[in-house]
Amino acid sequence: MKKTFYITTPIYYPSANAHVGHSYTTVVCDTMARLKRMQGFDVMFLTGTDEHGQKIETSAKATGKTPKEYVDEIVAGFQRLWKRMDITYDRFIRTTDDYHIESVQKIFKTLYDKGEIYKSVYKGAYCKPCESFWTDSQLVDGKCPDCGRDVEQAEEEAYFFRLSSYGDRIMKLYEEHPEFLQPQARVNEMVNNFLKPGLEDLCVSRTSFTWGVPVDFDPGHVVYVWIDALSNYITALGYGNDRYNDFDKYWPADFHLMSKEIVRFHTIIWPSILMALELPLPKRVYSHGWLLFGGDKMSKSKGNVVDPYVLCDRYGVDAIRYFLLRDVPFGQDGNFTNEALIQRINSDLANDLGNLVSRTVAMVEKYFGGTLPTDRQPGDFDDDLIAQISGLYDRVNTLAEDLQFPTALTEIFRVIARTNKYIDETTPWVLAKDEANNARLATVMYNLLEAIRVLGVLLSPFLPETAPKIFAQIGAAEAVTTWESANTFGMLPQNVTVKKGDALFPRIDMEKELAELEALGAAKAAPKAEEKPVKAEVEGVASLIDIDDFAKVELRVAEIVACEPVPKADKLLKIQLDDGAGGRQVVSGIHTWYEPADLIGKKIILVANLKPAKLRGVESQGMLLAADAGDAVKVIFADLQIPAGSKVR
RNA sequence: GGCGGCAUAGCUCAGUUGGCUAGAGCAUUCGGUUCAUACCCGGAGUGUCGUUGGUUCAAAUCCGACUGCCGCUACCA
Repeated sequence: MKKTFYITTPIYYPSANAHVGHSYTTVVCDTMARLKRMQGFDVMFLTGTDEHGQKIETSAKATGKTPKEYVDEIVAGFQRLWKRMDITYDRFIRTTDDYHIESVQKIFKTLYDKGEIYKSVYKGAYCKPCESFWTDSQLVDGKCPDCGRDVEQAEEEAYFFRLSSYGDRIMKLYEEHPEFLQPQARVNEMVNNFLKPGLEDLCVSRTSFTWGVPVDFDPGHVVYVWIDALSNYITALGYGNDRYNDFDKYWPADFHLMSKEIVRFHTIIWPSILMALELPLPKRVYSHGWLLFGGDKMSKSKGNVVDPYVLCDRYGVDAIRYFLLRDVPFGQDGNFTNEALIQRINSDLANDLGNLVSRTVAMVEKYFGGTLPTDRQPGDFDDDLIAQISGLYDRVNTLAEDLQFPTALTEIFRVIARTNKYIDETTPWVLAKDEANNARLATVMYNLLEAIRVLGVLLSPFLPETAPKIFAQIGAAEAVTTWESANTFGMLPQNVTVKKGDALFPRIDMEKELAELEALGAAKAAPKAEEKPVKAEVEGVASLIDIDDFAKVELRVAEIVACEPVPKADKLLKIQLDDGAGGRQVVSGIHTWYEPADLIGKKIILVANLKPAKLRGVESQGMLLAADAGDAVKVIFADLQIPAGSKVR
């Protein structure tokens, strides 16, 4: 029986369409899955979508759709993109699938029956804005540890998972299995931020919304994200349902891959749930970095196109896959710019790899009419080339095993450069001038074709669309393109026939392309502005209100007369306002973007009838209006002519 | 604020347990070549290895302080 390999992406949250970040995670998994299949493993590659929760319920409502209709559309978009990007997932799980729901209910019940989940009623430890219950020990100075505000006396009930009893075992897991969580920096974060302070029990049900898996033995409760989403990794294999039945075959997972912000769920909560269920733990969790955009002014001014569909259409899927795998450092953040992408395509794919194939095949056709004669004559430089090619297989295997794709690709391209050099060293065009050199010339050509064959095989998981094109050009039959075949030099037939094809990766004119992208960006931005109301609705924050609702909000212009940072808080500013009615104090989380000096003397719009609240122990009597401008927050300033206290409507 | 990480050529980064004149790719520049997608090959350079003390025969590499950036966490009414 074949050895199995089970790898997963997280299940994505379809509250908005797929973007390059999703592509990155998925491409990494796909590359690993392809590699493992080539290596002879029985691979299960799972991806999917996490479709429940309040956010989606709200978004759907805003568009007048049912939550299911809403997610169906977005999920279809995800699936289209994966098809476009040659993603070879074996299974796609949706948390709204019947079998998953059934399993989640069973898991919830099992944990409840085992006493791992208990129901509790809280009187006075509920933070309404946070929609969170807190135990007495969690309260900070009697206030919500999450927001620092007063908690209410609320008679709400919820189910809790005994996460607190698993801290020691999780710690032990990290100690005994240093490979469990990578990179190492994440382990420190988990230990210092969560394990050392002590884990608290986890709220695993909600009554505040209904779009979720119902707790079947207690109407009104729905399973909150943790058990619903995380368990997808086992329900998709048939755990707790009859839809599939390969749980025993594939579990435990070999790799859970994800971006860093959800590491905690996968390395503390998930193992705890599994321990509670008495199931084996996943072997490795790997956290990759984020793809950042427009890190510097240059790239911003050139207008980056980051829509994965557009990118694939313009440059080809393999070019995008290559860039993602090559340019995002192992476990760290990577910067995405169109300039870097084009640079990478031109120098690596077009100049080095594409041109190597092109010139080699062209020479075989030109000198031998496409078919090599079988006479051979070894010469200088052959041994070194063959040695370099032969050493690659082991190195790539080793690096890829640890998901070190950028380094693996660097190694492969180093040998591509070595092969290009071999052409200069052996000067085939000189050999071709005298027929007496034919045997030598044929040998050089054969070595080149063999080098390309091995390189093509090793690149197959990374460039799935290109590798077959390479094989077609150099006349490599299927039998000599298996993964193992890359470990042997000399597998092509001696009288191999080549066939020139189109350029693998056409060179891109950087200046021209960037200009076009900018135009494209501008064209896109224009209609986007018009569509904005629609889009806001689609992203669904606001549902419609009538004028009476609006009238409930009392907005007034106020002047900022004094302002200072709140101690022990990075983002908070304490602002004294002249509101035309004796003045008041407001606390606002805008210190990241504004210094007190920027604000004093300015006039702002104040929500005057907001219930006062305490932030970091400082009283805030209202809030000032500000806009989310991308990642930044911009305060809405009012005309200085308007007297303080004027009503806004 | 707590914990952690990082600061190395114009750019992106390598630099294992401290050891010869600090490296790679890209970009720049000079030369070679012409089979090839104006490509490829070779040469050349530039760096106070964030600042500052210390340990050592010897530190980019270890320790302290400082500065800047980042992550996690808390906080953005």
